Amino acid sequence: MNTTANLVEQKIVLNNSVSVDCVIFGFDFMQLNVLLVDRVMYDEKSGKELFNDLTLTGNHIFEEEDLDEAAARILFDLTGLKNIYLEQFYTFGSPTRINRENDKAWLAANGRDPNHRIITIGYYSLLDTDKVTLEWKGRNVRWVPVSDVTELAFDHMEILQKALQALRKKLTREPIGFELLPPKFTLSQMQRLYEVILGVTLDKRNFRKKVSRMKYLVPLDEKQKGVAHKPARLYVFDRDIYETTKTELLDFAI
Amino acid sequence: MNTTANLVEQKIVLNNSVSVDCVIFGFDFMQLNVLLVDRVMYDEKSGKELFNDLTLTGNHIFEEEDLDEAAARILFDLTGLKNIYLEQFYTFGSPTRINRENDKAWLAANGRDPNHRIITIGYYSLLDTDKVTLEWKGRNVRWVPVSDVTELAFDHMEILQKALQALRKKLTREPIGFELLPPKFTLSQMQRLYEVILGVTLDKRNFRKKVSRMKYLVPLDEKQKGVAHKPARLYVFDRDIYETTKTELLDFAI
DNA sequence: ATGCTTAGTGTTTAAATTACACTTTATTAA
DNA sequence: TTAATAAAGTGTAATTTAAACACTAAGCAT
Repeated sequence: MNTTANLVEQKIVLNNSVSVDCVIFGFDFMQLNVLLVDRVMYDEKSGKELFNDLTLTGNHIFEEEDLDEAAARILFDLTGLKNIYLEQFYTFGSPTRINRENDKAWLAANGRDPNHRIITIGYYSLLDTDKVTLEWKGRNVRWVPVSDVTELAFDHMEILQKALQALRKKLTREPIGFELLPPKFTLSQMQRLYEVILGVTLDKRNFRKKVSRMKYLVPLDEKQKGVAHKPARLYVFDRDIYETTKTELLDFAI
Repeated sequence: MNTTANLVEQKIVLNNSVSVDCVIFGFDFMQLNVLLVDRVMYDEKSGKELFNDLTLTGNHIFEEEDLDEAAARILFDLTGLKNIYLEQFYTFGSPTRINRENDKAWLAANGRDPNHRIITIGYYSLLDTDKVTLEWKGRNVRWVPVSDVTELAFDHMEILQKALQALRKKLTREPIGFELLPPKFTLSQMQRLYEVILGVTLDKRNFRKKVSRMKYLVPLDEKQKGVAHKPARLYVFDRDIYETTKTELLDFAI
């Protein structure tokens, strides 16, 4: 009737530690950045700095809270912003997620069992870098260009990479790039955004030809100001037009 | 320094019930099917059947188990199959996920607190319907055409729909359809698969022209047997060729 | 007035997509 | 054996999209 799958004795875990982590992406017309938090640990006696790592930001979930709400709250706590684009992209739950000494020490120092597995639901959020007032809550928070991030605490490097992968995939299929731009932007800024995130170079004329077919990209009778060169025309992303003409999605895949 | 996000007192939950649910898709050359389990509940005294619903299949996670491993175990327990295509697609965690009477009664009868939120990590798996020996473990398990499923226990209908959505998206970008076909298949079977899952009709000649560009789709010197008409040529999906020529992905979006 | 810097524009060629209908081949039934 | 059946398999023309490529225009700084 039954050949058993797992002959090894295994304990079923009925309750797990669960958290929501946010990968907060911002674009500043030059680079794609990610918002990182300093995790500093000091020696109890000497007060000397033991290590200083960077982490993504995450938190546990409130009792009455949906996962999306938890992610939005974490984002708000860190940036003071609401109604920001958020997308759940992956859930991480390897039992060996936390295996580095710094991470274990930090958890222990914060009253948590470093050997207890934490399951983390990953969200990424997109916003214009300028929107964030840093030093919110006195936390040491900063924008780091994604291409400069080489090491993060816990398995956050893996989470960041997976987020980036999900973002790239989505960006080639849906018009979410506008979430990273201010309400009014130029086509060159938009092109730069695609180039930076997808890691490609695009031909200016072909790019403009392509986006000129997107009806939801509306040109304004308004130009860029304060630039030391020919000012560019400004555009807005019209969500209503997009919602009603969704069929004609455009593909930015190269 | 800080305007508080949540003025309402909320309790942070440090430990959540977590499970992994599998949406098991199978294709039988005609329809896309999903493997469902009967959830029958009897009255304790009279023994009369109180309700008989269908559910997806899920389970808790072992202590030393990665999420993917838990999904694979659940799939194995239900089907007796290993090394099956599995894809994590979404995590569900609304605090009001369980709100129907049947669901609460069933949880209570199984020694679980019906008011305790369960966070569920959703996976979908793809396999050839014929691979499954039903009645494995004596469970009442059956294939149901996806288009016939209108109601499921818990929020499993929502989970199924999200899985289907994820499958469609992936199918238009990556050659995962082969996971639903036997090793040798005909082009008509393959076309039917795309038509059924994506809900479109495709032109036979154009379809063949398109797939003839996929080098990883290898024609055999072998024909279909036991059909009452001209037998079709058989093809195989060559994973090695695919892995080495990944760049030229083809798009089945209409 | 000149130089600097980015904005903005068109054409040609190649490739992909779409629409569309008849012949072939094995099996089955007469 | 012959005819009916049922799906397999094949090509072309018209349209659309993609790719490659270089100069002029506009505003600011000096």
